[in-house]
Amino acid sequence: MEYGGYPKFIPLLVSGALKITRQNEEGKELFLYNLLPGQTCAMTLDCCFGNEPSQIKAVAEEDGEFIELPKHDVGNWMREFPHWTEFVMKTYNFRFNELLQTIDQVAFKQLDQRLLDYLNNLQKSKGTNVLNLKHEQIANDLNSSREVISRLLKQLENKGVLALARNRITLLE
Amino acid sequence: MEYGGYPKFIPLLVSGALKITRQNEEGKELFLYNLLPGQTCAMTLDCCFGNEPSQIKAVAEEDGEFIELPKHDVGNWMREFPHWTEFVMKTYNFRFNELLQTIDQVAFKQLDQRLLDYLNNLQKSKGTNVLNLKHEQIANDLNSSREVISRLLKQLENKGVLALARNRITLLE
DNA sequence: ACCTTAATGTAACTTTGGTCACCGATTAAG
DNA sequence: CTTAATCGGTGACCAAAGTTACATTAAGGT
Repeated sequence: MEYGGYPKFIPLLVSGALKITRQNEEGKELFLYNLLPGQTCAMTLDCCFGNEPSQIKAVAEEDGEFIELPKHDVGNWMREFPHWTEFVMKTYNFRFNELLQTIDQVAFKQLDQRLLDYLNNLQKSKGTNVLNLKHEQIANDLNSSREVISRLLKQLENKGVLALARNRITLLE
Repeated sequence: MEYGGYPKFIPLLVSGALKITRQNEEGKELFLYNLLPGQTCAMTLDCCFGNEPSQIKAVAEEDGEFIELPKHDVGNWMREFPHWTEFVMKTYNFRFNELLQTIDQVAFKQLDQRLLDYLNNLQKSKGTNVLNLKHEQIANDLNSSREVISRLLKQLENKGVLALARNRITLLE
């Protein structure tokens, strides 16, 4: 699932997970957040209300299902159902804070710290210390390059923070 | 006006302008956006709905007036007045996009380009080519250092993009 | 087991931006 | 007019991260 244009509906995730990334004109990427079951995409809501295209990318990393909420109903429901309004506000609220955290990361933190935070977040959300991912993938998510990530990972391994293997990073401590 | 804790009300700006910046634990700053008359602060709304403290700073650069909207009414109004809900959504929508742009800036652009964009934005919002500001101030807003900004400004002057004077930057063409 | 390919390691070098140190120039205050 | 404070300029140096260019290694297919 990729968006570059105007979404016609609003997805409400039932199962699975969507990975939301920001993309700039030259195709560079930055990981923003994961969309989990029960959540909807603030960015898509955003597009609907503002009627603008969006430059974000949504990729399903696992199989999953979602409900298509017809775009034009969403506004009407807000008039009729306070609970729906509340849900929409909560969604905005949640993602807004997440964006602020992302800004903190890229504006104030150095890459080694961002890398660590990235891995710790994954650990938390996947619920395991063993992460199956490639350096290239991380580099993409953090808008860096593979070599740099390899370098930093190796440093972290030397410090005893994690263990490296092909396609696998194991967090220690 | 500084926030570090829990705002008790939501400000609706009548006149003047507020400068909204993000701050991290060590006191480093990053300019986010200006709040103009007729607008309200998504961040404060955010705090209210989420009931969380916020790490943003709001500074009035000129004299101005605002209306204090009692925090707990804001939720009720959404049930009663569709137009109020719409306004709140528009506010979120607008700031959400602005945050995404900020992310683009810090994540993908180099400092010289960010500096130029910063100056161009100021030019647009103030409606004049002659900007009265200090290098130190810019450095703060972009989370950089005075020397670096001076260096880049000098480069831009040599390229003929702008003219420098004490407390004044004039954008050319 | 062998070969191919994808993934990772790594050294050398460049660029960008941050820091330090100090200077000169302009402004404001006494 | 003198002095102090503020602001900006600049060179030298450093560190973080990006780039280039290969080398090495593990996994999977045949």
